Amino acid sequence: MQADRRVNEELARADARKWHFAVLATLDEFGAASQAELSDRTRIYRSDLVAVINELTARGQVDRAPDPADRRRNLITLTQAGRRQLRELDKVLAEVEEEVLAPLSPVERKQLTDLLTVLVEHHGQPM
Amino acid sequence: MQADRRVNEELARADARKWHFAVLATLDEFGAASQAELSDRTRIYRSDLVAVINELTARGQVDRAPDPADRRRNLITLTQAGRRQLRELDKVLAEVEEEVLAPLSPVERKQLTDLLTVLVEHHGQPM
DNA sequence: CCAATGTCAGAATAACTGATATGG
DNA sequence: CCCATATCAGTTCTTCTGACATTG
Repeated sequence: MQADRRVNEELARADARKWHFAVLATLDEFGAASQAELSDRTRIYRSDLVAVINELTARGQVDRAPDPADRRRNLITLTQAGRRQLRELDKVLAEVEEEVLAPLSPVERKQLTDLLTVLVEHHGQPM
Repeated sequence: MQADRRVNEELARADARKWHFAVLATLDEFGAASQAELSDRTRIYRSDLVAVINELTARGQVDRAPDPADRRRNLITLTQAGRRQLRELDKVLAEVEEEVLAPLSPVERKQLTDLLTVLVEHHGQPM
Protein backbone atom coordinates (compact mmCIF):
# COMPACT_ATOMS: atom_id res chain seq x y z
CA MET A 1 0.00 0.00 0.00
CA GLN A 2 2.81 2.41 0.79
CA ALA A 3 4.51 1.64 -2.48
CA ASP A 4 1.23 2.23 -4.23
CA ARG A 5 0.82 5.63 -2.59
CA ARG A 6 4.34 6.63 -3.49
CA VAL A 7 3.80 5.55 -7.09
CA ASN A 8 0.62 7.59 -7.30
CA GLU A 9 2.34 10.61 -5.82
CA GLU A 10 5.23 10.54 -8.24
CA LEU A 11 3.06 9.83 -11.25
CA ALA A 12 0.91 12.80 -10.30
CA ARG A 13 3.98 15.02 -10.38
CA ALA A 14 4.50 13.82 -13.96
CA ASP A 15 0.85 14.64 -14.69
CA ALA A 16 -0.10 10.99 -15.06
CA ARG A 17 -1.82 8.14 -13.29
CA LYS A 18 -1.27 4.42 -13.09
CA TRP A 19 -3.78 3.69 -15.80
CA HIS A 20 -2.04 6.05 -18.17
CA PHE A 21 1.18 4.23 -17.61
CA ALA A 22 -0.51 0.86 -17.93
CA VAL A 23 -1.99 1.75 -21.29
CA LEU A 24 1.18 3.31 -22.67
CA ALA A 25 3.30 0.39 -21.54
CA THR A 26 0.86 -2.17 -22.95
CA LEU A 27 0.77 -0.44 -26.31
CA ASP A 28 4.55 -0.29 -26.34
CA GLU A 29 4.90 -3.96 -25.49
CA PHE A 30 2.15 -5.48 -27.62
CA GLY A 31 1.54 -2.84 -30.27
CA ALA A 32 -1.67 -1.14 -31.35
CA ALA A 33 -4.84 -2.63 -29.89
CA SER A 34 -8.57 -2.16 -29.54
CA GLN A 35 -9.97 -0.80 -26.31
CA ALA A 36 -11.39 -4.19 -25.42
CA GLU A 37 -7.94 -5.74 -25.76
CA LEU A 38 -6.43 -2.98 -23.65
CA SER A 39 -9.11 -3.57 -21.06
CA ASP A 40 -8.22 -7.26 -20.91
CA ARG A 41 -4.52 -6.58 -20.65
CA THR A 42 -4.64 -3.76 -18.13
CA ARG A 43 -7.74 -4.86 -16.19
CA ILE A 44 -9.18 -1.40 -16.52
CA TYR A 45 -12.94 -1.64 -16.92
CA ARG A 46 -14.04 -1.02 -20.49
CA SER A 47 -16.18 1.86 -19.31
CA ASP A 48 -13.29 3.55 -17.52
CA LEU A 49 -10.87 3.03 -20.36
CA VAL A 50 -12.88 5.49 -22.42
CA ALA A 51 -11.87 8.35 -20.15
CA VAL A 52 -8.26 7.22 -19.96
CA ILE A 53 -7.99 7.11 -23.74
CA ASN A 54 -9.71 10.49 -23.94
CA GLU A 55 -7.05 11.94 -21.70
CA LEU A 56 -4.19 10.30 -23.54
CA THR A 57 -5.47 11.49 -26.91
CA ALA A 58 -5.96 15.00 -25.54
CA ARG A 59 -2.28 14.94 -24.67
CA GLY A 60 -1.40 13.54 -28.04
CA GLN A 61 0.16 10.45 -26.51
CA VAL A 62 -2.06 7.95 -28.29
CA ASP A 63 -4.14 8.03 -31.41
CA ARG A 64 -7.68 6.67 -31.62
CA ALA A 65 -9.03 5.66 -35.01
CA PRO A 66 -11.79 3.30 -36.16
CA ASP A 67 -10.43 -0.11 -37.15
CA PRO A 68 -11.19 -0.55 -40.87
CA ALA A 69 -11.22 -4.34 -40.45
CA ASP A 70 -13.90 -4.27 -37.71
CA ARG A 71 -15.80 -1.06 -37.43
CA ARG A 72 -16.99 -1.76 -33.92
CA ARG A 73 -13.43 -1.29 -32.77
CA ASN A 74 -11.15 1.64 -32.21
CA LEU A 75 -7.50 1.09 -32.94
CA ILE A 76 -5.36 2.74 -30.31
CA THR A 77 -1.81 3.54 -31.35
CA LEU A 78 1.12 4.93 -29.46
CA THR A 79 2.40 8.26 -30.83
CA GLN A 80 5.92 9.64 -30.67
CA ALA A 81 4.86 11.87 -27.79
CA GLY A 82 3.41 8.80 -26.10
CA ARG A 83 6.69 6.98 -26.43
CA ARG A 84 8.49 9.97 -24.96
CA GLN A 85 6.07 10.17 -22.04
CA LEU A 86 6.43 6.44 -21.44
CA ARG A 87 10.19 6.82 -21.18
CA GLU A 88 9.64 9.68 -18.76
CA LEU A 89 7.31 7.62 -16.61
CA ASP A 90 9.70 4.68 -16.74
CA LYS A 91 12.30 6.94 -15.21
CA VAL A 92 9.96 8.16 -12.49
CA LEU A 93 8.89 4.64 -11.62
CA ALA A 94 12.44 3.38 -11.60
CA GLU A 95 13.19 5.90 -8.88
CA VAL A 96 10.27 4.79 -6.78
CA GLU A 97 11.31 1.19 -7.32
CA GLU A 98 14.78 2.04 -6.12
CA GLU A 99 13.25 3.60 -3.03
CA VAL A 100 10.95 0.66 -2.37
CA LEU A 101 13.51 -2.05 -3.02
CA ALA A 102 16.28 -0.20 -1.19
CA PRO A 103 16.79 -2.90 1.46
CA LEU A 104 17.25 -5.68 -1.10
CA SER A 105 20.47 -6.72 -2.80
CA PRO A 106 20.58 -6.96 -6.61
CA VAL A 107 20.20 -10.73 -6.42
CA GLU A 108 17.23 -10.44 -4.10
CA ARG A 109 15.62 -7.87 -6.35
CA LYS A 110 15.91 -10.23 -9.27
CA GLN A 111 14.45 -13.06 -7.21
CA LEU A 112 11.52 -10.92 -6.21
CA THR A 113 10.71 -9.65 -9.68
CA ASP A 114 11.09 -13.14 -11.12
CA LEU A 115 8.67 -14.58 -8.60
CA LEU A 116 6.16 -11.80 -9.19
CA THR A 117 6.48 -12.23 -12.92
CA VAL A 118 5.57 -15.87 -12.56
CA LEU A 119 2.44 -14.86 -10.68
CA VAL A 120 1.39 -12.22 -13.17
CA GLU A 121 1.92 -14.53 -16.11
CA HIS A 122 0.16 -17.42 -14.51
CA HIS A 123 -2.96 -15.40 -13.82
CA GLY A 124 -3.55 -14.51 -17.42
CA GLN A 125 -7.15 -13.51 -17.90
CA PRO A 126 -9.33 -14.98 -15.19
CA MET A 127 -8.57 -15.46 -11.54
CA MET B 1 -4.43 -5.70 -8.45
CA GLN B 2 -6.14 -8.99 -9.23
CA ALA B 3 -5.10 -10.40 -5.90
CA ASP B 4 -6.44 -7.29 -4.23
CA ARG B 5 -9.78 -7.67 -5.97
CA ARG B 6 -10.04 -11.31 -5.00
CA VAL B 7 -9.19 -10.46 -1.40
CA ASN B 8 -11.88 -7.79 -1.32
CA GLU B 9 -14.42 -10.16 -2.83
CA GLU B 10 -13.77 -12.91 -0.35
CA LEU B 11 -13.63 -10.60 2.64
CA ALA B 12 -16.97 -9.15 1.56
CA ARG B 13 -18.47 -12.64 1.68
CA ALA B 14 -17.27 -12.82 5.28
CA ASP B 15 -18.89 -9.42 5.92
CA ALA B 16 -15.54 -7.67 6.35
CA ARG B 17 -13.10 -5.40 4.60
CA LYS B 18 -9.34 -5.14 4.49
CA TRP B 19 -9.22 -2.49 7.19
CA HIS B 20 -11.22 -4.67 9.54
CA PHE B 21 -8.73 -7.43 9.08
CA ALA B 22 -5.81 -5.04 9.45
CA VAL B 23 -7.08 -3.74 12.76
CA LEU B 24 -7.96 -7.15 14.17
CA ALA B 25 -4.62 -8.60 13.14
CA THR B 26 -2.68 -5.66 14.55
CA LEU B 27 -4.48 -5.89 17.87
CA ASP B 28 -3.81 -9.60 17.97
CA GLU B 29 -0.13 -9.16 17.22
CA PHE B 30 0.69 -6.11 19.34
CA GLY B 31 -2.09 -6.05 21.91
CA ALA B 32 -4.48 -3.25 22.88
CA ALA B 33 -3.67 0.13 21.40
CA SER B 34 -4.93 3.66 20.97
CA GLN B 35 -6.46 4.68 17.66
CA ALA B 36 -3.43 6.78 16.84
CA GLU B 37 -1.18 3.76 17.29
CA LEU B 38 -3.49 1.67 15.14
CA SER B 39 -3.42 4.37 12.50
CA ASP B 40 0.38 4.31 12.45
CA ARG B 41 0.52 0.53 12.26
CA THR B 42 -2.18 0.00 9.67
CA ARG B 43 -1.74 3.24 7.70
CA ILE B 44 -5.44 3.87 7.91
CA TYR B 45 -6.06 7.61 8.19
CA ARG B 46 -6.98 8.57 11.73
CA SER B 47 -10.22 10.05 10.45
CA ASP B 48 -11.24 6.84 8.70
CA LEU B 49 -10.24 4.64 11.60
CA VAL B 50 -13.13 6.10 13.58
CA ALA B 51 -15.64 4.45 11.26
CA VAL B 52 -13.75 1.18 11.18
CA ILE B 53 -13.68 0.99 14.97
CA ASN B 54 -17.36 1.94 15.05
CA GLU B 55 -18.14 -1.01 12.84
CA LEU B 56 -15.97 -3.41 14.77
CA THR B 57 -17.50 -2.38 18.11
CA ALA B 58 -20.98 -2.68 16.63
CA ARG B 59 -20.10 -6.27 15.85
CA GLY B 60 -18.63 -6.79 19.29
CA GLN B 61 -15.24 -7.65 17.82
CA VAL B 62 -13.33 -4.91 19.62
CA ASP B 63 -13.94 -2.87 22.71
CA ARG B 64 -13.39 0.90 22.85
CA ALA B 65 -12.81 2.48 26.25
CA PRO B 66 -11.11 5.68 27.40
CA ASP B 67 -7.53 5.12 28.50
CA PRO B 68 -7.34 5.97 32.23
CA ALA B 69 -3.63 6.79 31.89
CA ASP B 70 -4.22 9.36 29.15
CA ARG B 71 -7.75 10.51 28.76
CA ARG B 72 -7.25 11.80 25.24
CA ARG B 73 -6.91 8.23 24.09
CA ASN B 74 -9.26 5.37 23.50
CA LEU B 75 -7.95 1.95 24.32
CA ILE B 76 -9.03 -0.53 21.70
CA THR B 77 -9.06 -4.15 22.77
CA LEU B 78 -9.73 -7.35 20.92
CA THR B 79 -12.72 -9.30 22.24
CA GLN B 80 -13.30 -13.04 22.13
CA ALA B 81 -15.63 -12.54 19.19
CA GLY B 82 -12.92 -10.48 17.53
CA ARG B 83 -10.42 -13.27 17.95
CA ARG B 84 -12.92 -15.70 16.45
CA GLN B 85 -13.57 -13.42 13.50
CA LEU B 86 -9.85 -12.99 12.99
CA ARG B 87 -9.41 -16.74 12.80
CA GLU B 88 -12.26 -16.86 10.32
CA LEU B 89 -10.68 -14.18 8.13
CA ASP B 90 -7.30 -15.85 8.39
CA LYS B 91 -8.90 -18.92 6.88
CA VAL B 92 -10.53 -16.94 4.08
CA LEU B 93 -7.29 -15.15 3.26
CA ALA B 94 -5.30 -18.35 3.34
CA GLU B 95 -7.54 -19.67 0.60
CA VAL B 96 -7.02 -16.61 -1.55
CA GLU B 97 -3.29 -16.84 -0.90
CA GLU B 98 -3.34 -20.43 -2.04
CA GLU B 99 -5.12 -19.33 -5.19
CA VAL B 100 -2.72 -16.47 -5.85
CA LEU B 101 0.46 -18.36 -5.08
CA ALA B 102 -0.70 -21.50 -6.87
CA PRO B 103 2.10 -21.47 -9.46
CA LEU B 104 4.85 -21.27 -6.84
CA SER B 105 6.52 -24.15 -5.02
CA PRO B 106 6.67 -24.12 -1.22
CA VAL B 107 10.28 -22.94 -1.34
CA GLU B 108 9.43 -20.15 -3.74
CA ARG B 109 6.50 -19.08 -1.60
CA LYS B 110 8.79 -18.81 1.39
CA GLN B 111 11.28 -16.80 -0.66
CA LEU B 112 8.59 -14.43 -1.78
CA THR B 113 7.09 -13.84 1.65
CA ASP B 114 10.55 -13.43 3.17
CA LEU B 115 11.49 -10.81 0.63
CA LEU B 116 8.23 -8.95 1.09
CA THR B 117 8.61 -9.09 4.84
CA VAL B 118 12.00 -7.42 4.54
CA LEU B 119 10.38 -4.62 2.56
CA VAL B 120 7.51 -4.12 4.97
CA GLU B 121 9.78 -4.08 7.98
CA HIS B 122 12.27 -1.77 6.38
CA HIS B 123 9.66 0.83 5.58
CA GLY B 124 8.57 1.32 9.13
CA GLN B 125 6.82 4.65 9.49
CA PRO B 126 7.86 7.04 6.75
CA MET B 127 8.59 6.32 3.12
C1' DC C 1 -30.89 -13.26 -33.41
C1' DC C 2 -26.90 -13.28 -30.47
C1' DA C 3 -22.24 -11.53 -29.20
C1' DA C 4 -18.78 -7.97 -29.00
C1' DT C 5 -17.49 -3.15 -28.79
C1' DG C 6 -17.40 1.50 -27.27
C1' DT C 7 -19.87 4.92 -24.62
C1' DC C 8 -22.58 7.10 -21.00
C1' DA C 9 -24.74 7.81 -16.47
C1' DG C 10 -24.67 6.99 -12.02
C1' DA C 11 -24.00 4.32 -7.55
C1' DA C 12 -20.98 2.89 -4.08
C1' DT C 13 -16.65 3.02 -2.01
C1' DA C 14 -12.39 4.49 -0.77
C1' DA C 15 -8.95 7.77 -0.06
C1' DC C 16 -7.72 12.16 1.42
C1' DT C 17 -8.09 17.07 3.59
C1' DG C 18 -9.16 20.26 6.83
C1' DA C 19 -11.47 21.94 11.10
C1' DT C 20 -12.75 21.40 15.81
C1' DA C 21 -13.07 20.00 20.77
C1' DT C 22 -10.68 18.13 24.48
C1' DG C 23 -6.91 16.60 27.29
C1' DG C 24 -1.61 16.42 28.39
C1' DC D 1 0.99 27.83 24.96
C1' DC D 2 1.78 24.03 22.11
C1' DC D 3 1.12 19.21 20.85
C1' DA D 4 -1.62 14.89 20.51
C1' DT D 5 -5.91 12.59 20.14
C1' DA D 6 -10.39 11.49 18.49
C1' DT D 7 -14.13 12.98 15.75
C1' DC D 8 -16.77 15.27 12.09
C1' DA D 9 -17.80 17.25 7.61
C1' DG D 10 -16.94 17.33 3.20
C1' DT D 11 -14.22 16.84 -1.27
C1' DT D 12 -12.18 14.18 -4.65
C1' DC D 13 -10.97 10.09 -6.85
C1' DT D 14 -11.67 5.38 -7.99
C1' DT D 15 -14.02 1.38 -8.72
C1' DC D 16 -17.81 -0.91 -10.24
C1' DT D 17 -22.67 -1.77 -12.41
C1' DG D 18 -26.01 -1.39 -15.77
C1' DA D 19 -27.93 0.27 -19.86
C1' DC D 20 -27.59 1.58 -24.73
C1' DA D 21 -26.40 2.08 -29.78
C1' DT D 22 -23.68 0.17 -33.32
C1' DT D 23 -21.49 -3.42 -35.87
C1' DG D 24 -20.13 -8.42 -36.87
